[in-house]
Amino acid sequence: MSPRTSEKFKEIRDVRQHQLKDAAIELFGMKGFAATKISEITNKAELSHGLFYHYFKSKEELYVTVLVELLETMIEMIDEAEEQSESPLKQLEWLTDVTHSAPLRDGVYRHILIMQALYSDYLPVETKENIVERYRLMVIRISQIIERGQLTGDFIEGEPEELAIYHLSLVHGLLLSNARKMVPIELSVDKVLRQLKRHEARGEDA
Amino acid sequence: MSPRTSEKFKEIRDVRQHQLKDAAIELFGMKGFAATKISEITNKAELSHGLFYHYFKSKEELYVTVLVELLETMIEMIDEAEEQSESPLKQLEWLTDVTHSAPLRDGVYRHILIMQALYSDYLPVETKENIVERYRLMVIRISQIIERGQLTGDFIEGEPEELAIYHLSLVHGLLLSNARKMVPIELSVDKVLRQLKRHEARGEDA
DNA sequence: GTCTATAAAGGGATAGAC
DNA sequence: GTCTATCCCTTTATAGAC
Repeated sequence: MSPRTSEKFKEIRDVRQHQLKDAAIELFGMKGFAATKISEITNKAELSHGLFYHYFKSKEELYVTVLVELLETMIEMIDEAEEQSESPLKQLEWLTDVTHSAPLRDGVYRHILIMQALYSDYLPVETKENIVERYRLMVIRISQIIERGQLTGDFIEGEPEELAIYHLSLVHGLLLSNARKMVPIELSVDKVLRQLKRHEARGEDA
Repeated sequence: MSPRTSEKFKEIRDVRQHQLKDAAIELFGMKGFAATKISEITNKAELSHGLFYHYFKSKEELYVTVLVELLETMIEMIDEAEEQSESPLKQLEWLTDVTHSAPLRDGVYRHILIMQALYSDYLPVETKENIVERYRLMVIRISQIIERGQLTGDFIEGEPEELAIYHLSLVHGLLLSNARKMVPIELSVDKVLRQLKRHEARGEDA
């Protein structure tokens, strides 16, 4: 087969894999790993049930693939945040904003998925380790931003890693609340950072 | 059968139901509804697979039962919080504290379970409505505490219901982080309330 | 690469004995 | 009330034709 054809094949494979992964993110995020059926994934991705197994060895393989990629993306976003500005405060603002808005369509599910994977335990220990490892890295990276922000006087005092946990917890918690819009509220970067920002003088509220 | 015997029977039923519900809270909370097998529940509760169906019509019935009871308990805790003190700040402090510590053993799973139920969608709409309804009540009750706390000057300004969401989001997010102790931190009521409390003068931090 | 049909497995739910 | 054995449906995964 000519290089041209094999290239074409590869392209098709990539597209199909993408369709499946996108469908999976939303479904896994919405219903969890166990409750999501292969047929639902292939329906959403608009291909046949059988074809699934030409692209992934099993449901679990797809799950892990998606998960690892998501975590990688999130860490890349931290890199990007740090390129946006010199100010740690601005960096965290950018990151918080992008977390809530940029992943427009199924962005929320990305985070839910990661949280699910972190606190549930249906996956093999080594896989779990892998995920936790990457999540830890994320926490550390954010705590480093906070630490620098403390030096500039933008953020309150306290153990940076602990503050990072509080920050991430709030962000994730809000994403969950909003995901199911049982109590829909307008997310605000300023309000999310309320617990982190140092409060100078007064009259800044309202 | 004598009243004495029927009473004894009822007692056994109650004990069994309790065993099953306790086991279910932990397992559902840990793995989710779909991933939890009846056999796992009965194993943990130390009775046979078949006996399960003498106590609950189905897995879903157990799930809903547990969920509704948990939400009821949480609302009762708010009642209790309001009896503890006249001060809204003290009330919320008490509630936050009890949320993290009182439900000692599997307390964490109670909250995770509720969150799962809220944002996932494997249960019938009417059941879901029921759950959401009760959760909304919780949010309202907390926002009322916050509203009163604004009048006393303990809490910052802002839409009370929105502040309640931020508060609950943080609490839930922290519970999740801690549940899997990937990044174990010491939860602190003061730090949780940092985003809500009005900051008088300065020098209070550190 | 893609599909339909089918096999294989897993787990919820029931039957019936004790 | 409790257990073991079994049914049966759902869903994962494979086979084989196009």
